[in-house]
Amino acid sequence: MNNLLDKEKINGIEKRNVLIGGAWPYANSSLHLGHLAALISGDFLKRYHELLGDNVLYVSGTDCHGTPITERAMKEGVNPKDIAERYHKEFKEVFDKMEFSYDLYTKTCEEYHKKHVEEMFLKMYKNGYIYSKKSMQPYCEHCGKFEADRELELVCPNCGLVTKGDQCDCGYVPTEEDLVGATCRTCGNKTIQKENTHLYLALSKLQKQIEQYTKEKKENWRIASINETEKYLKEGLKDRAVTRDLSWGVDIPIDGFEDKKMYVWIDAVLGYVTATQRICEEKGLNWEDYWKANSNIKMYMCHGKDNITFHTIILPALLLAMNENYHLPDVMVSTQYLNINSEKISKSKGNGITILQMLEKYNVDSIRYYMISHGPENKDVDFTIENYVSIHNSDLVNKFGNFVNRTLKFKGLTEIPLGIMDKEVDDEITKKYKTVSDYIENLEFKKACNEIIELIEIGNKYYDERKPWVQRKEDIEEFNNTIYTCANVIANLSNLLEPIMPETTRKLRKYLKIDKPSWNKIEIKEEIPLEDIDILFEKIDEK
RNA sequence: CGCGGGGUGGAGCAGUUGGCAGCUCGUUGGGCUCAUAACCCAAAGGUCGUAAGUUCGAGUCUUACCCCCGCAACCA
Repeated sequence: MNNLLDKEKINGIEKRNVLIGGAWPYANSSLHLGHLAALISGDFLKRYHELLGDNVLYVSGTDCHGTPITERAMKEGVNPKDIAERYHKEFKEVFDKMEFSYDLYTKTCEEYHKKHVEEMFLKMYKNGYIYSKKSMQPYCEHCGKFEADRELELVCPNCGLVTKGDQCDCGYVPTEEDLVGATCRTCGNKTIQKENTHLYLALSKLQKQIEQYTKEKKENWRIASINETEKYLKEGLKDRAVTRDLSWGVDIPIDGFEDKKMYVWIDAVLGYVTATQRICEEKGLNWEDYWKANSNIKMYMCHGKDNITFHTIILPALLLAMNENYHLPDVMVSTQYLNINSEKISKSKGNGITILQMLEKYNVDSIRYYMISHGPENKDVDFTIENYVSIHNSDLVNKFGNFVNRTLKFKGLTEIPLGIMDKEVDDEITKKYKTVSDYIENLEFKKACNEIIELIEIGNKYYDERKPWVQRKEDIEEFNNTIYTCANVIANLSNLLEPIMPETTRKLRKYLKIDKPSWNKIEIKEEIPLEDIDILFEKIDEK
């Protein structure tokens, strides 16, 4: 079905099976710009690999389970599932509007997911990587249940203020001893210590294998993931409880644990596998082509830095624990934080800007461009509207939009003439495909964007030097060459920018009668009538 | 002494293995009129957090110190 690209791949590089996992947003609050900063990388990579002609799958979903959602449901007097569904619906809407090209965006409370996760869990148990252990745990006799740290309240030994048991606002993290005798936040009664049995994941047993894995793959990771992971490995991995005393979550398929549910992070990261299985069933593909070692796989994981160890340690550990020759994730695309006006986005401060709010005011592609070209790639970034507006006006309106407009809406021009492509400009275009590719595969998205902007600058400079407004009167042939060259720059921009700005490049393809984008240099082959050319980006004028 | 990241012209950032300090925005002057007053050219503007050291030579290496920010696994 697809022609040129396939042929080249046969002669050259082999087509890869690329799996892209976008982090699963938690169904407890609306998505804000910080989420977008981390998740946009996934869609960018998906579109890029698609253009290359790789076999790409891009999966994600809503993370529905866990204590915070359960707590909130209780407070609002509704079912946890209602909360999860409400946010799931909102997330889907946001991703649609942002033009995220997921092959499957599902949710962890789907039966399909739960069933498959239970099967995987059972395998790990049978392989001896999940075992049961008794320990003492805070228990509320009044509510009749074991309590998670965050369900407890105590006086912080560090600052003396009343705090939740998971972490105090002063930054102190209570120890197990601190939590003995803490009060239950639900009913206000003192808790007692009671023996409880939990299942644990034997991370300590997998230390060597995960060390080996990290060593092999880390050169493809962003620096933060490497540091964070090596830190835990250096300290030595500790076994972690994988069951919780909750009623909302994935069942534990092991006798004696009917009253417990699976720890959310376990079922959430396994979602990458279950989502792949499901979409492959639908598309008639073999999911193992994306997950079992021995095939030609490149697997990306895209997430914010708070998610690092769950992707670099927990997920590989679970895959190894199944002992079924799973392919472990190759590339960790960990993003730093996007701060708003120098402050960390926090619900309590209420300083977050949601993606929907942003979309109400601004253009999708402009937001996407900003996030990819100025996002928190290697360090935290401070987002301000002023900065965003300045980038939008300069890069997208003045440079890009205007270049397109001055070419395609040249006064009196009704069609793009054929001509001879300028040699230097032509060479630049050829180079761009290569350098932009290299930067993308090296996870240097900002530099990739700069390279593309530079091509636009080259276009504008060429235009000015050629003075087509003079050529038109004095030398029509040279005029045609100029317009033809600029139109070819635009044609290739519609390829290069597709992963960043799907909506805008769709417009350009329509103008230039290009039926689909590709990662190959293209050249206009016939005269193209110019009709209904619109401005690409409106200038934002606000103070 | 818990771990990590960072402090570079007014603002936001690049600076690969040490070798004349760059980019974008903004400012000033000029050019052009095809284009969304957009585009092109030029100029001004920096003791590269502080102090010391290694070196023929350090933003880049070493040491000490100061200041920001994040992470700290059973909250996701």
